[in-house]
Order: sequence, then structure tokens, then C-alpha cells
Amino acid sequence: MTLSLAAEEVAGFFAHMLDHEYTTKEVFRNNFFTDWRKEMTLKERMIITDLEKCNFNEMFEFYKNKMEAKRNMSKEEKQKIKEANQKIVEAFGFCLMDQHQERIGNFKIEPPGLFRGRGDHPKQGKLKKRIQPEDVIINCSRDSKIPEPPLGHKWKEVKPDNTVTWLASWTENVQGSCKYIMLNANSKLKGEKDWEKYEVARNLKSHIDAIREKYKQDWKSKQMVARQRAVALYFIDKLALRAGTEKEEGETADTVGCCSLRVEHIKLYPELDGQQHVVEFDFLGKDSIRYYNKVPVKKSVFKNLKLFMENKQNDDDLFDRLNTSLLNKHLNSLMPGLTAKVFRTFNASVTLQQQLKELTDSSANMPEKILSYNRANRAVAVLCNHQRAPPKTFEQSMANLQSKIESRMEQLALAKKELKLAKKEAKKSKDDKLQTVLEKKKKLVQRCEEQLMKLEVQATDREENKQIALGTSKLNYLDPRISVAWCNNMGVPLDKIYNKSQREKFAWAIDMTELDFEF
DNA sequence: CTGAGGACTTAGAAATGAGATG
DNA sequence: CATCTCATTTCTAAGTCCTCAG
Repeated sequence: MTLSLAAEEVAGFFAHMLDHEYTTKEVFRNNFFTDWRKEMTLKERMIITDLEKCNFNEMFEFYKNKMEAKRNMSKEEKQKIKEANQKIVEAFGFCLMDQHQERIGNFKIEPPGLFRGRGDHPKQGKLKKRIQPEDVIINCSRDSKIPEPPLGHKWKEVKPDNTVTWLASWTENVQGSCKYIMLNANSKLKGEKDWEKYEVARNLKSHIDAIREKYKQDWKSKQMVARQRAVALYFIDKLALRAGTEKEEGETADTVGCCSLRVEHIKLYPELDGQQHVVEFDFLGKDSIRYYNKVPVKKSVFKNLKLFMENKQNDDDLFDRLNTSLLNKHLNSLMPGLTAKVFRTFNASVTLQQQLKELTDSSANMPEKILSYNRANRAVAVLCNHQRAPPKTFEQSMANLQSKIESRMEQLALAKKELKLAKKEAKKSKDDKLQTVLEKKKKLVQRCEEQLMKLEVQATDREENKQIALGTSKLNYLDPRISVAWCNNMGVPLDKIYNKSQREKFAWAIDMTELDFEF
């Protein structure tokens, strides 16, 4: 069937994803179909009434072929495209802020497509519409070179607002939320904000003892709000849970954080596996990542939880008197600038520093040191529950690495045998030639051992990292000065820990960190 | 106090690119 | 040189937290 332009484009969005799990989900299909029909002409709408009867295979093939063709392009063609993209970056990827040229983080408008919400998102599959210049607000100073809208178009608005950091914004149609064009993480603006974040977290160090003392006291408070606040804060501190801001029901996937936990998300065991007062957590957090943990808690916490759960239904709030704004007001009174999320930053960075101390040995070799760093990083990722789907090829790549190790082992055994032989020969006669052969064999054994060790460390690291994502904590929770100081103290080149863009993002820390930096 | 909107950080998946391997 | 493999970059959704109006 030949479709109108609008209907064809939206059908294409769906066809493009035909090999993705999304297109098998009922909610996704229904949302897509509803929105697709809105784009159809009356005539099309009369004919196309049932998604099950639509066959997108031809379109799917078309896109597959297109991708195939792209893959098979000649080197020159690929180079040309690369250069063209480079030109676009040069033209649109930068802005001038306070006389300084800065890179923009996301300078391209988000293209139309089907909304890919995470988890059981009620709006998955809805049409995300194309943004027109008429939807976009430009924020730049009056005397600057105001960007030209595309020919024949006008911006929604051009205004100078120096109280915000965004350069352009628009409202997205699926959730009705604002989207922004902002600076790259390596910009001065973002760097200063980042530094401030870690300084607030460091400041918590000198308040944490008093705060912990206080919430333990509050477990016995006469006021229910104070008790709930104290137990919630205990979880946030001990388990690095997120604050848990309330969300509008039915608008997003059903996920929770600390303050929004419901009765159904925890189970109480007076005794479990030989431990007393165990709380079992099982809920979906941000991005619908499951949080599952069994934690022994203090007796009074356990008793409080029991109390909070009394006479409640499964889907009632555990902390029914508490919300994040109440909690944060309290935190702010304990320390200026303190909010729930600061505890995550604080505990993440404290954990890294302490783990690095515990795990690294300055006499270890380079791969071992890096493994130690990754393990410290991993401890933080586990604390913060940063998970990833195991790579689809994980088992295969593990097996490949293992067979590589085995062949190296054989090589090493052979090299050792040859070394032995060379030793014998060299003993017999003092021929210079035999001596050099002996040296060569020694070196070979050494090299084989080194390579084998490297591979083994790599295998350990990869296995331990199967379902764990290190990037998020590295980028957002770990004070970079801890890593910089550690690298300098351990003689580990910084680029073993941070790649190029990470070094750019953390330039402020690389510049200022002293060897004796303590978080 | 509540709810909505706005601005910003944090998040994992997907696309892309660089380097290793045969 | 083609292909495969892994690391990096890009993308944009999904949180946090604040302000403002009523």
C-alpha cells in the first residue's frame, strides 16, 4: 500500500525497529498504532484498522539494505561523510560564553521517532514529533550573533536569560517536559558546578557523625514524621538509595526511591540465615533497574518498619508521612547545601578512597594496580546499584579470552623448556653465541609470563564486571581528585584510568590535585 | 502545604570508531 | 585488507531539587 508522506514516515519508524523487542510489546504497539493513525489521511485510516494485519517487512528490508550499503561504502565515501560531519560540528557545535569558545554537549535537535521509555513505560511507542524552529527558544545575549533560523522559519522566541545555562530549549510532546541544549561537560560552567558538588560532599564529612547520631536518636522520637525521616535517612546513608521523588501515577514506569518505597517493596525477617532483623528490599529504581538486597538492620529500625507497615495495604507508602521536600528541608537545616543525593556522592567517594587504600599495593605491577582500581570502582558501582545488561556476546568473548590464555600457557611451557636446554648448552661451553641465545630465551620466558599475567588479570576483571557498569559512578559520583592523587602516588599514568573526554571533563581536578589529597 | 513547571544531573542502551586479528 | 571486538561517544530518558502560584 502506498502511504501518504506523513503516514509513511511514522510507519518507517516502526519498521526500522522491527528486530527490536519493543515492537513485540503490547503497550508499544498500541501506542504506536494510535499515534500512527493520527498521521494518516482519512482514506488510510479507513483501510488500516488493525496493526496485526500490517506487514512491515518490505520497509524493514529497505532499511536493512540501506545500512548494508552504508557499511559497504568505499573508504573515500566514508571519509567524505566524516568530513561533512566535522564541518557541521565546527559550524554548530560551539558557542561563545564570556569571551570563551565552549563546546556544546548536544547541539543537534532530537529527531522524530517512537518514544523508547525504559521498563514498563505506559507511553512507550508514542510518536515523538519533529521539532520545528517555531518550537525552539534561543537564549543568547542581545549583542551576540543570534543564530539564524532555517530559511522561511522563525524561532519561537529569542531572549537573553543569564540566570540559566541552556542555550536553546523546546517542549517535548510525549511527556510535555522541557528539553535543553547545554554546554559540554568539559566547559568551565559545568566544571565549576562539578567541583562545587564534590566540595559539598566533602563538607558532609565533618557533619556526618553528628547527623548519624541524630537520626539514631530520632528512631525513638515521639513524632511519627521524625521516625520515618530517620529511618529513611538511615537507608539513604547506609544503602545509598536515591531520594525517591513522587511521580505522577500512570505517566511513567512504576519505579521508586527511598521516600516513595511502598509496603510491597520490603519484607521483614526477624531472623534469616543466622542474622537478626533482616530487611529484604526488592523494587525497581531509576531506569527500572531492580534493586534487590538483604540487609541486617538495627533492632529499633526493624521495630519501626514493622510499625510503619501496620494496617497498611501492599501498595501503601511505607513512609506515608514523609516526602523528599520534607527530608531535604531537614537536611538543609543540618548542613547548608545538604540534600539526599549528596549522601550518594559522599558514600561513593568515601568508598573509593577507602577501597583504594585497602586494595592497592605500590609494589604491584601495572595491570595489577589497574585491576585494584577497577575493583575499588566496582565496589562503588555495586553500592550505587549501577547495573548493565550483560553484553550479548559476553560468554563467547570470555571463552575466546580463555583459549587465548591456554595458548599462551603452552607457549610459556615451550619457552621454559627451551630455556632449560639453552642453560644446559651454555654451561657446557663458554661460547658467546650460546650466551646470547640463553639471554634471548630468558627474555622470551619473561615476556610470555608477562603476557599471560596480563591476560589473566584481564579475564578476572571482565568476569567480575559482567553485570556491573562502572561508567556512571566514575563520571558522576567519584571525586576525580581521589583518582588523580592515587595515579600520581602509584605511578600509574592517568590515561589508564581516564580516557580523553574524561580527562577533559576532569581537567579542573587534574590541575589542582596535590599528592596528599584526602577526600 | 500542594502541585506544576523548570533546570539541571544522572543513567543505560545504542551507534560509532579505532585497533586487533587473521 | 576485511572482519571482528571492544572502548568510546552519542543519545535521550529519567531522576533530583528548586521555585512559584494559589
